[in-house]
Amino acid sequence: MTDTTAPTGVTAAANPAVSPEIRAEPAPNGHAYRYDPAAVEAKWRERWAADDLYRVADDAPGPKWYSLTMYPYPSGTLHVGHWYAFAIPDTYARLQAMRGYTVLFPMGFDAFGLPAENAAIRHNIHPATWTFDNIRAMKDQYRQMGAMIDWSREFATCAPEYYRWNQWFFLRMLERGLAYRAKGAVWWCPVDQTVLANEQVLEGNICERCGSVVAKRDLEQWYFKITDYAEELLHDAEGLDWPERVKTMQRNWIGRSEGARLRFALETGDALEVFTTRPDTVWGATFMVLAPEHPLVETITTPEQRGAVAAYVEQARRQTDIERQSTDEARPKTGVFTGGYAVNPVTDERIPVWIADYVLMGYGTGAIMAVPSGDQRDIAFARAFGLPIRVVVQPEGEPDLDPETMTEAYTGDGVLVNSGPMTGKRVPEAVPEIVAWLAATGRGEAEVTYRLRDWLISRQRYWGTPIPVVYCDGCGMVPLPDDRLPVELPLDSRFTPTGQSPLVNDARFLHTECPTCGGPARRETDTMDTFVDSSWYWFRYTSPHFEDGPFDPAAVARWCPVDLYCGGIEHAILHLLYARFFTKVCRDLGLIDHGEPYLRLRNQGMILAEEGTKMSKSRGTQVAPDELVRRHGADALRLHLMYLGPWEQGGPWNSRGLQGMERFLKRAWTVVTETAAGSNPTVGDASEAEAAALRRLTHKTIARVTEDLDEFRFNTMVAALIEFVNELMRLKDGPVARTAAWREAVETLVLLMAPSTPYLAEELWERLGKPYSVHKQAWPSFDAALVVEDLVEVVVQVNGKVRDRLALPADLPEAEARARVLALPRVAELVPGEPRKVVYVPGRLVNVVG
RNA sequence: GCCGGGGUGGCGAAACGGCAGACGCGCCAGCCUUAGGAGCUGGUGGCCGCAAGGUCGUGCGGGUUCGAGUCCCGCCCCCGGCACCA
Repeated sequence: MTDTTAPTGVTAAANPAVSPEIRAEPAPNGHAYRYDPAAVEAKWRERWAADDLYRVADDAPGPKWYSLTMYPYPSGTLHVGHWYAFAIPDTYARLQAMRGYTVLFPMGFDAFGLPAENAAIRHNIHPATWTFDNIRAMKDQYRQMGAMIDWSREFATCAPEYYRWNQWFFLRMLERGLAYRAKGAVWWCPVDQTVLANEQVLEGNICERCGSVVAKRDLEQWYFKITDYAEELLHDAEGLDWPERVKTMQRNWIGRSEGARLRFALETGDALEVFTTRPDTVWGATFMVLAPEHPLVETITTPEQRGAVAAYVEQARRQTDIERQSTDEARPKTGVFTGGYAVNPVTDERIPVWIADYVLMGYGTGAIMAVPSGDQRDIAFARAFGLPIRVVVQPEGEPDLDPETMTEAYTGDGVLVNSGPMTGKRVPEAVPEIVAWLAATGRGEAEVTYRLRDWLISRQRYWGTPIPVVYCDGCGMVPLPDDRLPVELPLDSRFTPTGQSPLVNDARFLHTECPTCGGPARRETDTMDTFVDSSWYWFRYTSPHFEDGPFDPAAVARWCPVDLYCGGIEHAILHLLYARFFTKVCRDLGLIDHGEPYLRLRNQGMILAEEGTKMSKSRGTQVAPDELVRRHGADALRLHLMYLGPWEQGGPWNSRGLQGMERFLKRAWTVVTETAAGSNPTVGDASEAEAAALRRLTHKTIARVTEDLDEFRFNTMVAALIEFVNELMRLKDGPVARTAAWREAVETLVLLMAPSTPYLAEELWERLGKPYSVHKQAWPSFDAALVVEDLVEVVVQVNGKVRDRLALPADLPEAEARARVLALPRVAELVPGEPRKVVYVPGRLVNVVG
């Protein structure tokens, strides 16, 4: 691991009540000293590092709070989007720390992946060099942010000390039958000699890299059997405090579907199994459709149809999934008759078997019974190819469906017709009866199917975790024993622009011995999907240097599950589902005792470029934080990002607003430093009423800031702070500035600012003569009695329109309020007689209806 | 097509069914200054009015209510996600 954390000690900053470098610059307007963010931030950055202020011990007292933010890919430099994702959760983590939690707020790097390899090819630099250089640069940038990261827990996933545990997990999965090898159709580029991801295949099946035409190939790939956990993943999501839309996306992705598996006999003698959610419509099944890749296509196709079928299969293979699954109405149904027939198990009719690309091999059994009258896709297909249509469900209270003329399938409830013994029954009762009957006669059984597929984890790439198996001529595929881990990536592999993984040509990597027989063996050259890395990384932060397993179970028991997970919505499905899957596997391995990794999830929106488009490195629309920090300070930038709008919403960057935040910080500086200097001139004595009003404002502000932070409303939290400071500005030269209430107000202000502007708050806290560090202080609590006003300005409406205002005690009884309002000249003028009605909302308004 | 989230000043945005536009940006005026891309004070939705005040105003059309940006019904538009899943 590359930890370059702590700069050397700062001796001069022992207790600089007023540090000389800041004092040297008196403001020209006569105010004490000008706020100089660069000096303040440099001073405290060094001090915090020297004191290791953010180091979290496993045995620290107090309840734990694990605040996790999705770790970044080390792409080279940070942009303001990284700040948005990290500095704002940092504010919340700081709040929790001040509330007395022991907060774990770690940071690492998602360091495997394709960009490093591409950089290697383009710039002739090794992926490891490129990655670690980037990490070093990005860590410096993260330090500027002032985040309370415990850097002692940092790691990069591309380090063997980390990825060896990916391999360890892989072996455990293999032992439990959760990892397996299978053939799968994947895009293959014949020129680059590699598999391509779906996103790398351009329109027209063109390889993104070399421009050649690519096709699907059946290749042996490694999979993790996430489908074993489909039901549990679906079920356990309900109890999580996650955004509803993320849960919905996961639910849809898992796609649970209840129905039945039915067996149809083929004339070849094989049985053809189908899955259907409507077993009640089986009397209406007039043909069958297989996916072009279905294994029975080969045997069922008659010699006369062989040519047409082969051509169709080849054409289907060339299409991208997007094209093939498009629901575009304009796209006509295509398909070919195989020449073969099946027998409908309830009608004993001979029905034709077709192949068509609207049936997908990856779902259900890859074959369907087609019921044109009850399924829109089937009726479109039947109409296109002149296949028979039979109505088996009649809607109730509507004219009968006519199989000759209908063009829309009827999918609703109704009464079964033309359905043998089931005729006359209603759909809801018929379904379970039919399933029971089919099961009793051996023709099918109830089944639940999921849309979720197993997770394809192999990649033909270099910069990833090597899959720890070897192939031996005698023993076949042999997993490596644990004590041979890690299988390290050779760092001297040669990169050539062929796109082929250097591992394939690395003789020293490739040739090894079989752990079972000692004979010659060949290593697996596939590496793992980088989502494997991120499927358990939060466990590693709890014990980053643990050597006897992926993590120390005791440390995980102390810190996990994660209390708050923050990150982009783009990971709503894959990463979050894989992480949940790994957690359940860890539980089943006995490593942990919980089954869900992240109790609470919050997603930030995306920061767009100023023009409202996505920030792009290539178009130069990325906004770099460095220059902004130099000019305005990290605190102002943090605040500005919070102030942009609701955090979940994101939005376009706006460089001008940053000045407003800087102005606010300067005013806060003025208010506090002038208090510290005791320079507030007084004009007469403060009345008790003034002091009480100030106390009320202080406590109201505590309430607002606390509540807003808890609700992740950072924008309105900042607004509350600004309003507070603006009011203090108005009061600071008056008599109330010499009262205890003032002192309370100013100290509270600094505490309330500590989570969002950690540098400035630390400096001001010191200038108030308070003990280091502000970040170790308790979060202020408010006096509920002070938050409610006793005298309230009540709105006086006449017929719903505001006509006057009146100061009334908040708890004034209705009769009195009514009398006071009706006595108002303005009201008497508008409602001369007795009002029809008076609505009184204590403490808010009185509405006189005339 | 289906499922979410939105539509409020010049801009970013606030608003337990109860003063629409808090707060910030920008803009205008004034003060301070040799100067300001510094600071301070005040103003800033449209229309009418010297003013007091009036009047209109939260995508469009209805409805509920003493009262609707907020609730209900029907549309329009924008942004995400899913997309022949049997």
